[in-house]
Amino acid sequence: MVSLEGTELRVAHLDADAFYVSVELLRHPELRGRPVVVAGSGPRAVVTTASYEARRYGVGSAMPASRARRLCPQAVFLPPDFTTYREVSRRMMELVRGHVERVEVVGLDEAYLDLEGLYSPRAAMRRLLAEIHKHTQLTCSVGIGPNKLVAKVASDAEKPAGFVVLTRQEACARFASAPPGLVPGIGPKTAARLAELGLSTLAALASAPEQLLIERFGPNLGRELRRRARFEHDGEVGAARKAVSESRERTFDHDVSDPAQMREALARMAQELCTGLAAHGRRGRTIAIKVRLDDFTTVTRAHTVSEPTCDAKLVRDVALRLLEAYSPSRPVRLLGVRVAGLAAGDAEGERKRAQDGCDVGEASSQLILPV
DNA sequence: TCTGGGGTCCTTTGACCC
DNA sequence: TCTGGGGTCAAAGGACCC
Repeated sequence: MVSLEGTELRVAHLDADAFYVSVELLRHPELRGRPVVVAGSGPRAVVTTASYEARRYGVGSAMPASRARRLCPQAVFLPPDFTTYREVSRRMMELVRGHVERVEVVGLDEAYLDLEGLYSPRAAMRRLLAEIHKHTQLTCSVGIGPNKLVAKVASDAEKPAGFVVLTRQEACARFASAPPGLVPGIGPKTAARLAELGLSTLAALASAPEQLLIERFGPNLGRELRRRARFEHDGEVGAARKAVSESRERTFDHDVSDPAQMREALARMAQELCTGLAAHGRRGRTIAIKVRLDDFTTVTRAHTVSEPTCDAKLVRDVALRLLEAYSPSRPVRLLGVRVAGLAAGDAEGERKRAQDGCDVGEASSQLILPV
């Protein structure tokens, strides 16, 4: 008889509950129990995180802050403070690494943990949660399963403070009637296309003819969608990977039509971006701009130079030339600049990255799909 | 209701070369 | 000389995630 724990409980997904709000509550304990929303302050700000009290009023992430105020006028609105969130996150991940050797950090508030070799994964995770709470007062939700996909969906299933352990078969059964968008990698667009095929549950997607999916989504995505619906996934908990691009972008409070104002904003962002790149010893060859018009259409223009660079003057000049060549025909709501194709293997950059621990988490699977 | 910022990766298209 | 296939690279757009 094969041990169930050995074969089925290989991965945990740990997810801090309402992370940014929870960090704010550490500083503002008097706000506990009240609706709290972390959001920017401009007219076009969106909600970063809402406390569970605020969510009862319909406030949610990525919602315009103006709408959140209408839905819940009594909520306390706080500006985001990423410096502090990063610090708390770092402490939390340190505790995690004290319990589990292989940890794949994804963003500030979540991580995949490789449970292989742990004597009792459930008990180990309970201990970890207790320790995180003791040292940071944060609560987390945990999902445990045979792969990252099951673990991720399980951790989402009973938030906050959830603790859900599922085999792959149990996950299929439990979420059979859930919409396909429940699994990561299936967003609103793909869900809508699936609905057009009459596939509006995970069970339906899991048993859909592969040929139908391939015809509609192509061979890669078509097969992958069906595998996801079956909670099949072989991505390893894993190896950190190098960032391949870095960017700065800004949405204007009001749409801009004045070319001089656009040039000034772009030049400032190019300078900022290059200061950051230089500080970490990173350079890239492809310089790109992003322009979002007032009707929300988004255009990118890119130019690749012969040598990797983080030279502010060069990046600025290329960005300005790209903007001039495109010459937006409508008012502009967002401008951005990006340096991509960041050189891998330049020794100085590697050293600094290692010191800073600033590698991004591994995205792990093929396609766009996370997990 | 009116949609942030910072990322990753896939697909398609076209240019270029052999 | 013309044509086509196939590979590679760059650009652009788009979907998705935290």
